[in-house]
Amino acid sequence: MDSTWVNTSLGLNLVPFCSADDHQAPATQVASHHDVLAEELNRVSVENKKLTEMLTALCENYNTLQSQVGELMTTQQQQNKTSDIYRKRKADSEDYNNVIGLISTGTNTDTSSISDDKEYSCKRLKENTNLKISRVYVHTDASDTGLIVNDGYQWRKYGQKVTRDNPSPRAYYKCSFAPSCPVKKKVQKSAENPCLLVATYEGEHNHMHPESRAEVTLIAPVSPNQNQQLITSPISVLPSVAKISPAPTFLSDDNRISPNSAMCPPETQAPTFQQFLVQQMASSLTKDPNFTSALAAAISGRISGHTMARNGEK
DNA sequence: CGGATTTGACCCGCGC
DNA sequence: GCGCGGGTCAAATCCG
Repeated sequence: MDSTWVNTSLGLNLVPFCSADDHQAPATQVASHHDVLAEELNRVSVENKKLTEMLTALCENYNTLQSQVGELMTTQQQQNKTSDIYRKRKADSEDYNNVIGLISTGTNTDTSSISDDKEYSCKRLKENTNLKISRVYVHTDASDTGLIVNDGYQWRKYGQKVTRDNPSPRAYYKCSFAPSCPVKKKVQKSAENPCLLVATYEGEHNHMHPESRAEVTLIAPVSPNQNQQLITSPISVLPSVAKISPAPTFLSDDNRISPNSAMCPPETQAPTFQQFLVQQMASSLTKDPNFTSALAAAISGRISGHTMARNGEK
């Protein structure tokens, strides 16, 4: 590979302004040098146009997702208005909203995907603010009644309850290393999407992962004083998962596919899946207000850097 | 036979 | 104080 070419992940080939010939160009070739500069300027303009188009596409994807989030939120609010069940536990709902604010991402306020966890006990958070809560969404077959999320750890089921706002029962698991390991797990199908299994983890494992094969990045609060924190929880995507759900997809709380979902079995790496993954990543990038400015700064810095270098040569 | 799962009973906190 | 609902316990049952 030619070291003078910079092949970016965006498919851009940024050709340095200074070619090897430039360094040896005599001062008498000012006219041809001017042509080269014009050519470089032209190419930079094309690159700039290309970048602008890419950014536009990214923003469009972002806006599409944002509108979908808005629709889901509107639906959720209507459901809450027509149901007075939640009013019975006003305090719980307020606490719940606080927790959702902690768990969900700063820009995504979608709570529809986790509304089935409204009864989530926030008292525990008050009692133990160091308790780490993380949540994993796993695609499963809607007809599959099993509440099994194979994350590589060994769990012992100690209870199952039917909750009031979800026809699907909730299963309670303790880590098989208990009582030395305090981690608990709750698994329940999403009320809105029966194809989605919601696994809520409480606490941290204090032992080695039995099968440390892969890691899934989760978004979870560490304490109520922190908005959110990226933590990595070892999630082993085992063949048994593929048996349970043909196309398991680990999602973070805002339903975005986790960065490490590339660890999923090969059958999930279909072109449509990859396309969706790219769209999600693009959406995540555009959510960062510093992204576009950083990108522009990087480009302008590169241009100015080369310009200064060239000026320095003269 | 031992470990895992099931399931009804019980506990506890909260709202009325 | 009572009822509701989530969470947990523990005896019964299942299964390899």
